[in-house]
Amino acid sequence: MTSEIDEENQVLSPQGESSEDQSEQDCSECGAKGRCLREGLGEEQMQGLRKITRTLGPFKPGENIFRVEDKFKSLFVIQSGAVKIETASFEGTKLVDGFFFRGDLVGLESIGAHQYGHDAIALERTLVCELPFDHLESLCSFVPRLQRKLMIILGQKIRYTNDTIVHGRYMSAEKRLLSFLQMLCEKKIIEKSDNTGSVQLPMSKGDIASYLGLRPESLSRTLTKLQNDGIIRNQTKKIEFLDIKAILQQVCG
Amino acid sequence: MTSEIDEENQVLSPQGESSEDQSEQDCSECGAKGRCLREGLGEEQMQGLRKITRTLGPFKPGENIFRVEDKFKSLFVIQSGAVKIETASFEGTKLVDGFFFRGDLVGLESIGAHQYGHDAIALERTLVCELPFDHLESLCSFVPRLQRKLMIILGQKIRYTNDTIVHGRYMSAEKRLLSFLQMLCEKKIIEKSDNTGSVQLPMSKGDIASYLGLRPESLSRTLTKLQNDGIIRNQTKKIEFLDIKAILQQVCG
DNA sequence: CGATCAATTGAGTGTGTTCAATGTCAGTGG
DNA sequence: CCACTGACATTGAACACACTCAATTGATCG
Repeated sequence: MTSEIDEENQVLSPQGESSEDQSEQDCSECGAKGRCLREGLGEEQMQGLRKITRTLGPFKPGENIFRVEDKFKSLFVIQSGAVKIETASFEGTKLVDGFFFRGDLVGLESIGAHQYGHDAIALERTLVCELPFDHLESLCSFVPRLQRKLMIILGQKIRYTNDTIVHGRYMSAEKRLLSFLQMLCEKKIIEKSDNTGSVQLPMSKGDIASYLGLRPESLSRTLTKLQNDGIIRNQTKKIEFLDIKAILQQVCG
Repeated sequence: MTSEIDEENQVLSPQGESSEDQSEQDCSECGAKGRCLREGLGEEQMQGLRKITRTLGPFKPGENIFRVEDKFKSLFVIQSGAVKIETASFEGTKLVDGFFFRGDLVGLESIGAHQYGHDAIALERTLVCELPFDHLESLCSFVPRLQRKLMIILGQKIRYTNDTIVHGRYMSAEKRLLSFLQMLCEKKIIEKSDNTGSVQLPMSKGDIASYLGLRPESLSRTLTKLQNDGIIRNQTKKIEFLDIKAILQQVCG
């Protein structure tokens, strides 16, 4: 409830830049439309939500939206761009714990903690919508559908982690990579007509490897294998899908 | 499975058995006291919570509290005993996705889904307290502290998984086991005076292995290694801790 | 007591790791 | 414009840790 996010150490809206609507949120142009928390709320209910939110950014690649040990205050909806969260592992190296794209909520991982447990770092030019958690929580009490929506999102996050990471421990490097590509297809695919398409990768291969629980070298080898099999074409900042079906069908292979 | 959870498909209180208080819940004797959702609620607020809950069980070892694809209706607080949840992996084998002890909430994983995604199976004689989720949700709207508590618990679950399972992928079998033993210490330790103690294991070694992402053989070898190092004494249904400090300190080793 | 399942032990294999070298690319400055 | 730099990506060779398969021992229960 304290200050605007200002003056402290993080989450500063890069001054001159911060986008169009500063005072009250106009959701009509938001890139997260159709995937945001507010979906399904009536017009009157949205009023409340709009009042507590505001747009931050744009963040440049590498900039932090928040840092480990910053005081936990807000969730962030990604309006455009992409974000990763990472932590120091027990060995000291950085581990990537998640990627977030347009419409995703960043910060759920820290609900109930006093501080954020991750660094949240923009991977490309990124706009986010800040939702102060205290306000959001109060609002939830008055808007049961919002409360419900938030709980559903939390449940989905738990399940998603379980299905990918937890069960991923029993999958080969190739399967892990395939299910990652599958996720990318669903989130970012450009054109999937005729079994083909491509994705611009906002994150480094090293980040992907870390997220999948592999070494960069292992990921690289696996990528070249898929390329030799004619399933993808592997480039530095881009992956072309030559056989989308093969990727989507991998689940039970 | 012809359990006495019978007829419908799940979540029915085994007739003759269900313990003392059927009509309205008396929390004063509950084994989960001090760790339950209701902690921190005032007396008037607890009224509401008591009205919607009831005790189920006792479940015998191997009995289901609910099954995969049962309709999602309720969360369950464990009053006494222990529970595992498991799913079929993509290969068909069963994977253990979690263990739950006195005071833990089972079912969070399915919030927002229509059906449970796991089998929940009692590991020993177990009593649970059923919280119909619809009622709980409504109640949350009127009792902000309850809403908050539930969100906190969801956040904690996300963090716990991240800290153990996700980061565990980068740990050796020995470290995974040690951090599991650490968890057991915190949840179930009998006597930790003078750097010693022991835990009765409610689950099989195979279940532990599955939960840790290892093969039973690998776990067994790791257990014998720790025994040779003088850190534990490994028995079939029991582990003695000969050097608790070594276990608690492993985090950064 | 024998039957059944869980747990342990051994020997050999394999997938991903480690370490080291090479290659690619964007940015900088002469 | 080209050489230099530094981060990222790829490739190769040797290794290690956990896996696989198989046999043995140990517990539990009818």
